[in-house]
Amino acid sequence: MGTRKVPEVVIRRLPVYLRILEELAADGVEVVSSSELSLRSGHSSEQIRKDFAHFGAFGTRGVGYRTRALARRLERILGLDRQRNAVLVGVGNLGTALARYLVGHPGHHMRLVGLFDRDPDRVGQEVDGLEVQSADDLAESALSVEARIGIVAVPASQAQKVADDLIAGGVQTILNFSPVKLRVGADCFVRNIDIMLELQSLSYYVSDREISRSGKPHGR
Amino acid sequence: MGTRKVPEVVIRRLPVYLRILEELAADGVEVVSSSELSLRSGHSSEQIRKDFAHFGAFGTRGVGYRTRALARRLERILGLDRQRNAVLVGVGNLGTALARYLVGHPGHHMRLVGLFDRDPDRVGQEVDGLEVQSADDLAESALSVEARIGIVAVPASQAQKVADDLIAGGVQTILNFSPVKLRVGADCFVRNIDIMLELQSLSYYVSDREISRSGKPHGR
DNA sequence: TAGATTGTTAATCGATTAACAATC
DNA sequence: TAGATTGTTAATCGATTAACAATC
Repeated sequence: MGTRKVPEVVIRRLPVYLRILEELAADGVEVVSSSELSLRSGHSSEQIRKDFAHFGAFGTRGVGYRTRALARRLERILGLDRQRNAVLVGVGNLGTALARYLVGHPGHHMRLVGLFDRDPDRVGQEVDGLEVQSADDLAESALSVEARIGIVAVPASQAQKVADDLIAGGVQTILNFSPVKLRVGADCFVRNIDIMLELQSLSYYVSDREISRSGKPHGR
Repeated sequence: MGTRKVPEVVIRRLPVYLRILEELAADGVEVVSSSELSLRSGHSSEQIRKDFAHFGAFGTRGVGYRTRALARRLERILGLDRQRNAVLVGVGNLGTALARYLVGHPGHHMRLVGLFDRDPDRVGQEVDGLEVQSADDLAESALSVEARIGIVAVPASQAQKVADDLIAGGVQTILNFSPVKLRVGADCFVRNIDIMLELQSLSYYVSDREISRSGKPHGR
């Protein structure tokens, strides 16, 4: 069958296109070409057409893509046509900021439905109207709110345990901000965001440093 | 000459290796093989050896790599043998969390030397001992502290202006948390972290949703 | 129709994996 | 020496880019 696995790099570009299409639609633009999308996204028009082609033919030759219709298609492909329920574990500095960000920026098809921390001092506190619950009940609570996405913002030492509990609670994908390689089964998808690693790798592109024996680094 | 450009994917893996090597060295482990590094990093041993080979021969055949020596080599390659000065612009929820995270986690060769916001109410406040400065003086201040790395945590509407000021202030690499494609010259390197896009793409890997015409999605 | 732009196939490029000679 | 593991070359794999026929 034509059921080929869509590469992750393609999936990661879809929300970029979706955002642009929603902006265009909000501005009253009804049709857009792949070259205009290229300008706005930074990806080549060929790549954009090929990305869409993974899921069928969405455009009209000689014309382009209908912004609103294509946005709806992408939403559906990404599973964002329904609200996605997410829970966040670890209400420290970063966790609190992420929670406020999610609550404060609606219209992205993501809904934060649970906030958890293991610190008794934090449990019961509110963050933008959401009460922090005890992480002791994480699995059951995640189950009860039907969360499918988990955000891990706890220290390294707790990350694996939290991931295990989230998965026990029915969570299928995890956005992991902890510097730990989570061990999960094949039915759970993990994406890591490690800010310190990002900064450290950026340091390579600073050009005032000494030249290593392989030659000077190149910027972009 | 052998001065080939090292692929970005390689550069992004180096800090992962560095972190593992530092942990091993701290635990008193003096030598490590590429297969052990593979276990801990999740990258294949062939890939690890090839990554190192971009910069020369660091190991001993039949033996492995000396943890401390290799860590120092990687530090040097990444430009982390000296402290890297970074400034952060936008002291909202996320910016404050990032600042606290950087100050609170020393030993990563990164030093936060400036905090900026355009909101007069925030200017003068302290975050973990660092005083928030006015973003009006961003370019001059970045110059004076010799910051080479800039962190952008402002709303979309201000992001481009902040990037321009940072670059005017000598910043060569930017970690951009705003949902904006920054326009920068070829001498500035930008990496984007867009949390909302990450979450939206994760939604694709949630498997309880309806099947699109290209077939059901595959987890990992 | 003529002009424009998609959808798709072919060519290219680059990264990963496999294999193995070098060598400690 | 024998066993182990690196460094490097070759093979494979996958993604991007180029080209163009299809068609609105």
